[in-house]
Amino acid sequence: MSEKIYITTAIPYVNGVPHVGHAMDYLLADVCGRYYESIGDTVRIQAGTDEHGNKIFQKAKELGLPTQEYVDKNAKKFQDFISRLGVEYTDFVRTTDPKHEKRVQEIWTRMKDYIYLSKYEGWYCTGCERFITDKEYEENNGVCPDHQKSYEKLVEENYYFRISDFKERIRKAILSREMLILPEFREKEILRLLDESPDVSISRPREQLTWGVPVPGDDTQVMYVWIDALSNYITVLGYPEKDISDFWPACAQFVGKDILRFHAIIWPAMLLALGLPLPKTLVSHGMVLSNGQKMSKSIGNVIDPIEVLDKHGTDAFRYFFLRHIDTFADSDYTSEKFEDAYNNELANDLGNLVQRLATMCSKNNFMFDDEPAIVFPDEYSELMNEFKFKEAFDFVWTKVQAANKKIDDKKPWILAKENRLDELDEVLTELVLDLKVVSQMLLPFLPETANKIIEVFAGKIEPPKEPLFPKK
RNA sequence: CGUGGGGUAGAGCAGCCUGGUAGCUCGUUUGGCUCAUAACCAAAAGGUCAGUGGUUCAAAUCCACUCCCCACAACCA
Repeated sequence: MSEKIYITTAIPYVNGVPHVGHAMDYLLADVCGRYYESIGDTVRIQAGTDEHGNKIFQKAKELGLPTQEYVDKNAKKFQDFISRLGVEYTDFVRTTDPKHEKRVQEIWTRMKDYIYLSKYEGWYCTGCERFITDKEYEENNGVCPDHQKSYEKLVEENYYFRISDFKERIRKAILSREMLILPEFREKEILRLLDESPDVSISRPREQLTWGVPVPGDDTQVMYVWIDALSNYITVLGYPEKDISDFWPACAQFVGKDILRFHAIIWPAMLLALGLPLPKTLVSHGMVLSNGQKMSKSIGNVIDPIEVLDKHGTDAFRYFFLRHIDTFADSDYTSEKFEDAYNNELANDLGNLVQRLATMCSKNNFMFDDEPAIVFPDEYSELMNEFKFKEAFDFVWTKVQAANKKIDDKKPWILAKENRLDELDEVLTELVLDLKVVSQMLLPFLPETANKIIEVFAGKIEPPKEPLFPKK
């Protein structure tokens, strides 16, 4: 019955600091992983960092740091951030790791039948040393605003990956749900994009891109992001020298909706070229908005996740982002919503429930002779299996509220006063059992809190010395 | 005519696929309780379900058109 489960997160580009948005990938993967662990599966969760490319090279130069030193520093920041979220990963991959680089080159070689050399022609700015899009060209009337120079038509050679060879196969995999795309409504979008997807350029001349993995067998070319970054999901497992069939195909790959297309088109094409199975599920989550808008430095509405974590703690952060930020759609973050959720739901509903029930048990010397077995309600399991974490979390909360209601209905304090001890014992048994189930269901979402609750109601019951969530 | 998503009580959302008394959470008002972190429970107020037309005995739900918002359009989570 026990299965081997592999879960992946997107690897962020490390030219900046960790962002609230990055947290979504990690949290969703962590919840998923902890859930499967709780039902007895063996779980591997990958995380990592994308560290090649010009932007990083330039940023390091600006800061006067050796490039490797710069990415080392930033990779560390992301690792620290993930730990602060209470997320437990088993594998961490960095694209500048020589092992990854060597594996990527081997992957390239194995894909060779589907790679060809071709010319790219476009507008180029000699000042910026980069190609610009047609749209940009039009907006700037053909003159670079930074350098006051006219754009030039330039032709360069790139290697291309022949995606067209795999389109039909990918389409079939999507339609047959062999590779399930969640949420469902994104499927249509991807199928449409699949039709239009041209072959993808996967290398750049060395003069243009120095910080990257060299193309095997061609000193003049360096790999562009796709092959290098997307491969991380399997190089981290040891592919190609190791047999990865224990954990691959992945049970779920979590990505932001903005990069779903690459994971649903280029990535499957790569896997097919390598003769590997496709991931079972691609879960694309929405973006976190700040006061109704996309976060952006120019608007100045960027939320610093570290600040929120410092102020409210890991579980409160997890609570808000897992329950009030929709798993699939964009959702708005405001500090008022966060405070409301914290005070009303964590402190009042859950924290207070634990407190009042534990106090009653303690006063009446209630405890279980034998620890009862915990069974998850079907509804919860179904939602978790469908990656509907927010809804599963909502379901848990209905149980929290039901427990509060049950206390009010049954009025255990009256039973105690009137010395109706059998009835009291029955009510407390029921309530404590309810709460034990709640704490187990809560484990993937709020591991720290869930463990505290489990501890409170194990053996001799005493209320927690410190409130679980002190009101603020 | 780019593609996709959305417009439902003050706010945030569910319901729409599989038509049949409009539901949840927060907020507001009132009442109850006292075990508890002045927490908890209950009740009430509050909606012409963006608009127009169509199909139907019946439409938030299906169809057509219109208006408005958002995201994406080769890497800015």
